[in-house]
Amino acid sequence: MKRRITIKDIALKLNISPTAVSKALNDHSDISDALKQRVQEVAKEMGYTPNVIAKRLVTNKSNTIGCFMLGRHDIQEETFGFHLIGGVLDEANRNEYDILLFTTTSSQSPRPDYIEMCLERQVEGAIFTGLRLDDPYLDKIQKAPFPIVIVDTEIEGDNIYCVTSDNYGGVLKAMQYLWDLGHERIAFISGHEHAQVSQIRLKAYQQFMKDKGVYEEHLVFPGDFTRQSGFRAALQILASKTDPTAVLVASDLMALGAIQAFKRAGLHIPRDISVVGIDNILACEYIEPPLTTIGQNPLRMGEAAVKTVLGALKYKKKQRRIALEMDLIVRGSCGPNLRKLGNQVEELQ
Amino acid sequence: MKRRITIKDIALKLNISPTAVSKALNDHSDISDALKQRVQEVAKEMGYTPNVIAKRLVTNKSNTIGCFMLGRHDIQEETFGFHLIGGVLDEANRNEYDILLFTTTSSQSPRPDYIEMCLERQVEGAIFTGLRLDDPYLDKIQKAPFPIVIVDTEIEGDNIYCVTSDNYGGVLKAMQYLWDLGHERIAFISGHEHAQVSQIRLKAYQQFMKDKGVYEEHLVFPGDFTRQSGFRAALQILASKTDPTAVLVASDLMALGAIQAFKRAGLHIPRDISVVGIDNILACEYIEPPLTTIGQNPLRMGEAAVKTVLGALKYKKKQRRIALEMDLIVRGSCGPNLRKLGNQVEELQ
DNA sequence: TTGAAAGCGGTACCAT
DNA sequence: ATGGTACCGCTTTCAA
Repeated sequence: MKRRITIKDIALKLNISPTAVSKALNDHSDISDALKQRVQEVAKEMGYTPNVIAKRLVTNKSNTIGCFMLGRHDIQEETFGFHLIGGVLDEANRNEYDILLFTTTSSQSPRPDYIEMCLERQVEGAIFTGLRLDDPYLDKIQKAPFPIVIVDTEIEGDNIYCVTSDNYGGVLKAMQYLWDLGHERIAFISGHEHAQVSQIRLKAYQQFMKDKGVYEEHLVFPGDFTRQSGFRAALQILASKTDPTAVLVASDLMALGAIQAFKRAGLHIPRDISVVGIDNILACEYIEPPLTTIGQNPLRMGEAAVKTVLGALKYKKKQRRIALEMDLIVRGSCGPNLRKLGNQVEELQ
Repeated sequence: MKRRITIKDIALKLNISPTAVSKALNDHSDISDALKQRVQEVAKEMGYTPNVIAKRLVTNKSNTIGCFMLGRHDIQEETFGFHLIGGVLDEANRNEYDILLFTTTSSQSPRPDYIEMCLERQVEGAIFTGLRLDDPYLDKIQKAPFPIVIVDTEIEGDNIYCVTSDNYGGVLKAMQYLWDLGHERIAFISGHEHAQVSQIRLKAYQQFMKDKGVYEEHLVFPGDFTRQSGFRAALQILASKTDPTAVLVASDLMALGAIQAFKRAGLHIPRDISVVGIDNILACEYIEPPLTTIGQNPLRMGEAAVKTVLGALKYKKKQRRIALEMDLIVRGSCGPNLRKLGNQVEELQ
């Protein structure tokens, strides 16, 4: 077992002080170029590797961002939780920051205290995805002494920032699209109430329907973001006598489940019912018919999250909220409201 | 800006030594229960949080595993790269290990030296996914002074381990399945040559075909794991006069592209051609027809990777290779070889 | 059972 | 331009 080479070893070999070595290695201005050269050479020669742990201790700077993926893995993975991490990594590594990644497994008990974990590791900032409004540590997060970006959730707090998509605007786009296709009885399958985006998406839907004067409370059906819940909600729609001509579903995964249910019931999409989802996951392109959806850009959200943390750290910037635009991605799951067209034809006759 | 509470602050308040506090906090046997109690109380009272960086420096143990996701994000994300990370996180966090996650962005230059990064951060072990056989740091990885698990790639090295799926066996299962359906002219769309799994899958295919005495070199078509390459390969199959009745595709993503191409050419699946993929990604269930595939279990692979690292660390265990079984997941993309059936009917008449 | 002192591998301040 | 020294927060002998 051979010991690691340290700055001292180099100093000894060159008969200079560790201080000089440190400065030379860090390219300080008060060291002669000649010495810098020699130090760098010898360092390479001896196979020196800096010990960032020691550096972090003395400089009191960890260069690390903690990243927490909360909630069910299967949903995160199948939607965009992990794409977001990709963006986080890119942006962090570009800025020479390390990403310490955590999840909460249900098997862990007691539930780990996120903030405590961050504090212990001296992380400079943190990013949360999948945070629920009923999380037991919510208040502790709000009071954290370092900047925290929460994806898709906006809460109060001096160091709290939010990176999200413009869900309200996105839903409005989709609703307008359906409306222009002649749909008026539009149902909504919502996500679980503990996610803030659920509330925002629902609100946007409701506002649109009310503005058009066609809102009916029982056109809203509950889901929880799982595929199964989408399936069940579709069944409920069929069982109810609400008879919508279109459905806006609060996530693609649920929309996938809903489409399955509709098909199994013998409905044709989009002839009998139009469906639009939210997220733009890969499977959208492959289901039959391809799913029209309101697309998010998880990669850019991840980058924005890191930028926000670093911005707060460096410039004390205080843009509390970044909402990325959502694009309506039109595929094959929506069609004109045939019933209405039928009526119009009748009226004409 | 208030300073962090340290062990010294607690010691001062209680009029005892920092040593005693440290021992009390770490539940050493040579401290009285009474003192332990008081220390813990005061620590909580003062809002003390241990500094793991300091601890790591002095104990010379980082409790950290480095995890590298190499290669193109879009492929990793859409297949199972990130599901694997889920397993890694679960198992690592369960064992109180931190996961430091890295990717290689093409925008980074010079290309970061993985091993160097690990050494600097004192990681105890590392896990690689998406490593290519032509990676410039391959030899450096092989000589690393800490245990490294490479997913899906087996290379030489004292500290090198491999966690993978039994690709050979999996491909054989699928081939036998196709064979039993009466297929003899089975084409193969391969992944790029720089991935070891590509070679293994191809070899299994070739072996099976040779054993049956029906191997033909031009039934193998090149791909690179992207959807587009699957699309192109399918086009090549159609353009060639090889006229296979079934295709085994080296990844679901490519299979998705191939199916698109076949459909666009007017072929019906599985009537005109049977298709089977590898991976079992979500989209398999939604494409029409649902894709029969050889399923991997990325979550368990991730867990196995961490277990292997920890095993090597703790017990000097030396199981160099773990290959998880692959299951054939039968869906709707394969059918009997109708041409052969046709011939048999003719023969009977 | 408790504590003093040394030191992990660096950096920073202040002399020289 | 270079170096001595203290110290970051904690653990670990070893002595009391």
